[in-house]
Amino acid sequence: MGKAVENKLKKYSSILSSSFELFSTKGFSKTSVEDIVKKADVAKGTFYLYFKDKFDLREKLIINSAQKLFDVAIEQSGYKNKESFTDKLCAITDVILNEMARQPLLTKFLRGNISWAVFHKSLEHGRGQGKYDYIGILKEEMGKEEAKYHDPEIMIFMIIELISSTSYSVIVENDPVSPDVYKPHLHDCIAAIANSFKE
Amino acid sequence: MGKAVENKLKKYSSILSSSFELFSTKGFSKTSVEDIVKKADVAKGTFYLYFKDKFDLREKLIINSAQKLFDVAIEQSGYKNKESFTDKLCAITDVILNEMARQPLLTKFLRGNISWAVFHKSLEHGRGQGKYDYIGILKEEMGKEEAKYHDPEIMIFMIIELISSTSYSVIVENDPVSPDVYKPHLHDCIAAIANSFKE
Amino acid sequence: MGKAVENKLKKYSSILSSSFELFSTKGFSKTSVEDIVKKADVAKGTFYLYFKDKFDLREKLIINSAQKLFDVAIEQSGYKNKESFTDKLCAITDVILNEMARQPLLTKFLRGNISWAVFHKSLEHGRGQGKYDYIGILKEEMGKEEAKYHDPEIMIFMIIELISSTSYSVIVENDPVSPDVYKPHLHDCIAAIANSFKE
Amino acid sequence: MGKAVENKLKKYSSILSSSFELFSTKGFSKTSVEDIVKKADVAKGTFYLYFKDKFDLREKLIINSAQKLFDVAIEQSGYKNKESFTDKLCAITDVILNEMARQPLLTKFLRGNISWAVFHKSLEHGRGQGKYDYIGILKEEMGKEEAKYHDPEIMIFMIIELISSTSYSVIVENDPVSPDVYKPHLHDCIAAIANSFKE
DNA sequence: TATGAATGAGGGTTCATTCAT
DNA sequence: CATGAATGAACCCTCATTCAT
Repeated sequence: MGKAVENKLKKYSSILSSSFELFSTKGFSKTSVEDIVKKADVAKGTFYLYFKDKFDLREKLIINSAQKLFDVAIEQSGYKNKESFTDKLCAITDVILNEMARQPLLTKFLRGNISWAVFHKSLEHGRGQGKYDYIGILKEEMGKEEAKYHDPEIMIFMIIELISSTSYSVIVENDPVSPDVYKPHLHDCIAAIANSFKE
Repeated sequence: MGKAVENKLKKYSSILSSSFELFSTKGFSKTSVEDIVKKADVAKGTFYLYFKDKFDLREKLIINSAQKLFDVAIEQSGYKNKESFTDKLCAITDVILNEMARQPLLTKFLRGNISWAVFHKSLEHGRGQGKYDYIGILKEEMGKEEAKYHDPEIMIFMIIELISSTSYSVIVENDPVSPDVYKPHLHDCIAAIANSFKE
Repeated sequence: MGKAVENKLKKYSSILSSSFELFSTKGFSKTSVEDIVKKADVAKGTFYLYFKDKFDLREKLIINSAQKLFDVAIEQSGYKNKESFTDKLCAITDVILNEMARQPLLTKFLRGNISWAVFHKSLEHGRGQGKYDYIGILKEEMGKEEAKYHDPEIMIFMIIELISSTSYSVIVENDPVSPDVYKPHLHDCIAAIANSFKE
Repeated sequence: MGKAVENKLKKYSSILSSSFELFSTKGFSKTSVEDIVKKADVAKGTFYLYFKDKFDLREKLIINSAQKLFDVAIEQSGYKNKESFTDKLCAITDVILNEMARQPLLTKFLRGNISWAVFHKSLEHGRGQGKYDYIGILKEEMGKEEAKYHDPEIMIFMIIELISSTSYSVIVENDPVSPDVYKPHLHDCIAAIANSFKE
């Protein structure tokens, strides 16, 4: 890789990581481009070389973050070795919750900036840099079960919403309980929800 | 009531309803005080006669909205006539979901501006104008059941979060399904969750 | 005096004393009419019943304060019993300096709001409530001396300016020395200035 | 010098000179940033590129003005060729008074915005751009005299206050006399004050 | 006479974005 | 590619003043 290209990438990443931190801590609208470029140590004009505007940056950041989170979940959960679909789901959830607890900023950022719509989009295959077809994988695993599930789409929607909305409060605010106390409850509920979708 | 007092109340309400609509449609930070007073047809200074600043207004709006929503739910659900706690819960949920579907702006507003922390606060008894002790009522009803529930606090937290986060997507974006399609799923899930908390 | 008239006077005085304190501590332009009426415990409209505007109030306050200060100086200095004009001048100066030291707020107020022009005006006889013809008295005392003074007007101007400008720094800021250390120097200088005007 | 740097300096100076004129004529608090940038023909944002706020601008202006005034006095008075300290003092005073008479706005600005504290600070050596150690020079000249002075600090304080406070009235308001008539009186008084500090 | 709710122009300040270098 | 000075619209908020009661 040429030195110029390398340098270019460095600036791009610098803006990405700086803005991520700032959006997470101060919130999107309270973070100014000034703040971002100062932290990233690039000139103001450089910002607009890589991003159309602040909103463009945010969207790229969301997709980036969500995909990285799911990549880790897919790779580290060892879901393939689990018997039932419910167990697989719980294994994946576990990694996600752990990752979020490990990166409270990520949690804050996702909750504060995401809607199901964008989230959903970022999980779709073929969009940008996602390594896996996350939803496809889940559906495939469901199919392997003896018992069939109806409306898998809705089920995934509900589970993801439950995870993401409660995680925020639990991880960032420790309210109403701590993540460790919360985790088994989440497990149980996910299993309960999954079961309620069995035919 | 004196004419002055009456007029005063009218202005206050006008700001409240105008800002509610704007926050719901444009979002909090994209709504300027200028926008609000123009819509409310009052002078800019009048705004600051009734509210310390935009944040103060938002908080008052949240508490107000959440309480009105729950008041309706308590009053119209007829939960007292239901047998089981799960049924009561579903009855209440039904009204809430209906109300939210009837008032998409309310849904948008609550989702975009609320966190569990504020929400929780606004449900507490004794704070401001809330007619009922919502959480107290739920706990009381739980107590009447033969089967006992552990960690009712966490259970309520999870159910409320599930309702509020999924409702937003379903009502406002019709994604992944319409509210009518979604409702029975939500029922089932709430029952499932409640059951998983039975001792 | 009727009760109504009495009450009226009370409100007027209340505004006067409240604004004096506020102007002295916060400065004229940083004091709002709101501040004044709140401190004076009258309604906002009442303010405009007695004063044309904030500037009108200030002028009335200046004249009032300066005259009271000079009244005390005339009455308590015992200047009539002193031999020479210089001694009389010092006696009067003494009282003024003491008064200013006793009322730092007065000092602050006068310095921050006065110019020689207004000051001069407020010392002229016949304007409002001044008991004495201050400048007339000084000229008369000068005339009693054997040695004659030229340009008494200029002399008085210089002495008053010296007193008022240095007093502020010394009393309010204790800079460059304290009032007690400063007083003898002022005495000497006033005597020196007076002598330099002797024919 | 690059074109950019040159332009930058031009904007900065433009703000400085425009605000100086406005502060002098309308007073500090009645001058808005809007007024300043309009007169300086720069955008409002540009103002905040160079100054933290209006107060920052004022302080820079005061220090700048006072120092320029004293620089001229030091350089044009030819004080080194005078015999006695009193003569040197009068020579310097002369230049200052002439300068002030030549620049009534400067006089107005200094009187309306300065206190001994700030003034003193701006005369201290080492602060910013002052060419000379003004107070040091005066003290040094005092030391060359045969007759010694006590409390030189207080003496300088009194003389400067006398000059600045009376000059304002004389130059700006022509009250009680014109500058030309006033000058010899000021000379005499300064000499008299200086003498009264001789041991 | 006394009130205080209502006004709206104007205050200081921020900031996303542009463009000449 | 990279820069950062310059922009000016838009922001939130204050306040002297009015006027219906």
